[in-house]
Amino acid sequence: MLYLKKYFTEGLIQFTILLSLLGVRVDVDTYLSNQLPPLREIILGPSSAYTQTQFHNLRNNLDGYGIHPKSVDLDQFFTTRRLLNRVRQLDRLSVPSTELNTWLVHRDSETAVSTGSQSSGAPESTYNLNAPDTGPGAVAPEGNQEQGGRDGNDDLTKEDIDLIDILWRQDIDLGAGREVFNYSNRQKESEEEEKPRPPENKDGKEEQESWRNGVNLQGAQPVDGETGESIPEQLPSLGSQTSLSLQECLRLLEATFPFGEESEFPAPVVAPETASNEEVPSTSQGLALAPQLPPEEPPLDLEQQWQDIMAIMELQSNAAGSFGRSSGSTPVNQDVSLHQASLPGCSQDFPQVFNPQVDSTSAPPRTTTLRPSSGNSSNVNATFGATNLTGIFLPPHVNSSSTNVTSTPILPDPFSNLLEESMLDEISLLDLAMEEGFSQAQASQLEDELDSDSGLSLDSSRSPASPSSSETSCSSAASSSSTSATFSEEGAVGYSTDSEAATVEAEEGAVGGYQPGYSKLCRMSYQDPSQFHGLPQLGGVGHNHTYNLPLSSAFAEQPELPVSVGKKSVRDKHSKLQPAQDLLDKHASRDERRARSMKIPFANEKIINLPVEEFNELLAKHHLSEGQLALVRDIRRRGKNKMAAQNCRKRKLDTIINLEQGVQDLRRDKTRLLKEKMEFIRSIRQMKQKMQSLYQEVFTQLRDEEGRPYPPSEYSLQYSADGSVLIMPRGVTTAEQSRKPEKKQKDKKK
DNA sequence: TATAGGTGTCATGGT
DNA sequence: TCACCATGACACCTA
Repeated sequence: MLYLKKYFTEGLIQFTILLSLLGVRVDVDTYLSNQLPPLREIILGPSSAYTQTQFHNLRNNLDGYGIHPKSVDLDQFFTTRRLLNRVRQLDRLSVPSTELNTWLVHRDSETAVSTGSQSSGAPESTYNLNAPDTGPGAVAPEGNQEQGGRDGNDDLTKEDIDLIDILWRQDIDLGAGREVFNYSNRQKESEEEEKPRPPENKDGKEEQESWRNGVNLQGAQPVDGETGESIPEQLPSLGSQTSLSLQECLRLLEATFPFGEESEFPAPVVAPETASNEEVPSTSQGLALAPQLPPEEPPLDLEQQWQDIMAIMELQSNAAGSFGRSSGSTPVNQDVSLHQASLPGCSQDFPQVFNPQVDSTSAPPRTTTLRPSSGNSSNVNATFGATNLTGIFLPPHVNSSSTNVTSTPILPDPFSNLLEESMLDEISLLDLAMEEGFSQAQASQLEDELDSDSGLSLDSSRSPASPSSSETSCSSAASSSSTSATFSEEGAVGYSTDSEAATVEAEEGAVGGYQPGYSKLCRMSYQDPSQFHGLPQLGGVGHNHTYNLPLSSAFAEQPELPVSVGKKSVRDKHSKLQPAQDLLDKHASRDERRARSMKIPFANEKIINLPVEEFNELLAKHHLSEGQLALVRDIRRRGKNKMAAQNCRKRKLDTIINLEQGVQDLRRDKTRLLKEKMEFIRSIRQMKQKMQSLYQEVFTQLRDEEGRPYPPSEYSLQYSADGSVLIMPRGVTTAEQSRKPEKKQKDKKK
């Protein structure tokens, strides 16, 4: 299991490196924000939906060997090989390229161990974990580092440095400090290494010593070579970066809106249960009394958190274009997202933003009279088309002072309705969490609540990229040694009644040494071990991912076996080649074994992949028995169907991924639209404030014929259809406004 | 031991 | 009619 784990880890590292080279950006934010596209691309991305297969195909297709001509990976092969070569050329190691990868992994783990347990003091032992892999001629990690560093100094281009930086980020993601692979550190070390190296006999010890010193240096002096910052502070550098972003957000926010105005803004986004449980004041009232909000300190902290969120929203709105004309989906500010996630108790205290204390300060005591009525989704046109201005423009104390229920309407406040909609119907905390940044756990929790009914949530932890099952499929199949077993014991029987079955049994008996217990289809691991010398850490892993790969490429290299080979010679050869044959048997597919048992004189790859005409010619060229012909046709049928099934499953996954992407996009659009809605509400509120002040100003200047001011409790201004403003007694406003608006008309100008 | 995911295979239908 | 492909369903294996 240790080996398997090791291989798995290395495989993941290499896979991540390859992904980064393929252009899939690996970002800490995306790790933390599981819903964002980069991570999904890493895990299930379009180019890596079958990352497991892709990864192993990389190994199997290093030389372009074995790629099925119809494989969907064929177009990626050249790119993959080129990129892989770039990885190899990065440090221009004399060791095989994958040695570099192994080194990276071991450096990573060792550094983690060394830095994590400085006092334990067993660096040699931990370091020597790598020794068996290096081999006698291999360069020690420091040597690798030396070469990498030196070459990095001399030949690395900016592009290469960027690639290295990507690798660093991934290492950081994997838990290793960036300083482990710090370029400047490597430069320093390479400079040190450029000094004459000690003799070889001391080399190992000195290397270990210097290596240990290097590690200890990093541990004892947690200071980054570039910035001088302590390393533990550097690791969460993203946080500092996002903190800066937040400050910028706040600065922008303060420049955009007055502080007091923002403090009242949370109301629209209150959670439904909060809205229902607490006395959420009418927005109009809250607006009217917003400047009266006492600067109490505890609410300000909470408000500050809210303002942080709002600042982010503002920033995003600004980034997406000015209000009202944002197009497309608003890009996600991932930096802010991460930082917001680090806000202490932000989301937990979220409801407290709207706690009664704040509400009581911002809401007038007569909140009940103007509580938004439900169910009426008035629009903006209705708002400004209202002829009765009192419900909109009269200050609350004026409105509420009237005892006339008919003329002093407890009209449904359209703004309040809008806000109520924002509060109650569509606003999703998850959306805000995903885009505005709550903690990952909180976001996940919220997401689970929403995903529970979506049915589209993918468990990415069980992504196809997981090679776990494959790595053991071979090794776990090495126990059975029964020689009398038939194919029916090998799992899926399939065409166990096919013509070849009985023959195969006999043939297997003739061949001898066949171990049907080794039925796991691990053929890919032993196609050509020489291909894997450059990937030592992969060569020993028995993977069984044969998507888009020929079934019997292992035997494609075999010369077409002469039909005339006698059983005796076969036995002789087999007795001599027993270990190799066992390996082949062990990792050959059933059809391959059947074909060999039945002396099929050509490879299964040909059988499966040849065009039908050539296939028929092949059959005609070789005079096969009926059993052989049936077997060949079955092999062809099964092989094609197998590839078809693989493609089908891949398409299924791609479809699911695309659907998930669509859901993500829709969620983002939804969040963007909600933001726009809130912006509209904000704008309307501002206009409402202005109109309110204008109303008061006009009303206080009104005088009757005797020069007395109109009592606001008895009169109100009415807005007629022709644009004129009327002053009407409150008792008749409602009854009169619709039929005789010109009555008692007194045109007033502002 | 139960379970979920991966994989191969078969059956069936469409092209 | 044949070859090929796509896909649902099933069985098996493994973690």
